Amino acid sequence: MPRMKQAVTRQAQQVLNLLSAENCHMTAEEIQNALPDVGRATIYRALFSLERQRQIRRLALESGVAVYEFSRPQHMHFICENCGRIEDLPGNPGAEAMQSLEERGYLPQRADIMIYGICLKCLKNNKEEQSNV
Amino acid sequence: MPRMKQAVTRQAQQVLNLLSAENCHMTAEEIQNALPDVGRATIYRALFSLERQRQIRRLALESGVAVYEFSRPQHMHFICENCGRIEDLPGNPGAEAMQSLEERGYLPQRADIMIYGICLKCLKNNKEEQSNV
DNA sequence: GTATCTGCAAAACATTTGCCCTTTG
DNA sequence: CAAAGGGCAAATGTTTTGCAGATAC
Repeated sequence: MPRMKQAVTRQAQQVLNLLSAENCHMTAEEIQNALPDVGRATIYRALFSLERQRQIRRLALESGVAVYEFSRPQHMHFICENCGRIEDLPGNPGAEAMQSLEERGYLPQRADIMIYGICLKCLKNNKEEQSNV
Repeated sequence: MPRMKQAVTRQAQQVLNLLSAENCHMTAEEIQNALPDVGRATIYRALFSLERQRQIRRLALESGVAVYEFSRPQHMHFICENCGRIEDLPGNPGAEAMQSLEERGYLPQRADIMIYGICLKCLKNNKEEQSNV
């Protein structure tokens, strides 16, 4: 009997389990470190397949690396330039722009909103360091 | 006499001249192809230096490559997933989010808004191709 | 059984670095 | 001439691919 193509392989499911944690954003390398028995190529193939199925989202950061997150209702991202941490922010200010594009005949599919800056925690740590001098 | 560090070198000026065209978004490779006498490393060093001076902006695309554009008042970007072309869009819907972050004690520095989809031209070409079948 | 999936290692790709030569004031 | 800038080629880091063997239906 011809074998059926699997929607989500065992390894892809492991990746999905990792990413499904709240506010989780991981690079391919971090995912591989968390799954030491899975080969690098398999990690990337699983990520590609899950992204195609829209189960996860790939975010290209300014630094050049990509991070992956579980698909959730559209939101924004705050990326701390000091510690590198990514925070999900509520809201979707791109929706209006997408609608206006649609009215002009375009086919907008998704919006990425990334805000770069310094996060609360890093600002606080900085302040403490300065007062210790 | 000790030599003064140049703000913008001749090669960096060539890069800047290229990018200053309206609605121009180029990858490092495209820039190098347009400046065949300039070495790759020099292109990247010029891009880095110009970005540090805020004369240009580096955009990280989903595909993993970076494109560069002349610094202009904040705007959004539409990226066509079919032809790869990038269009500048007026508007800055991230400003509100940045302000709210500031009120919460963050230090937001800049926002990137990218809308991915299919552009007018590609949709039109597609329609024509279909009617030719 | 046979198509799919896996892991490894090698390749591909964009970007950065080390080194030494060229340019400039 | 001394410091800065440039070009080349090698190194880096991430992602992709080719392939032979393992796996699942």
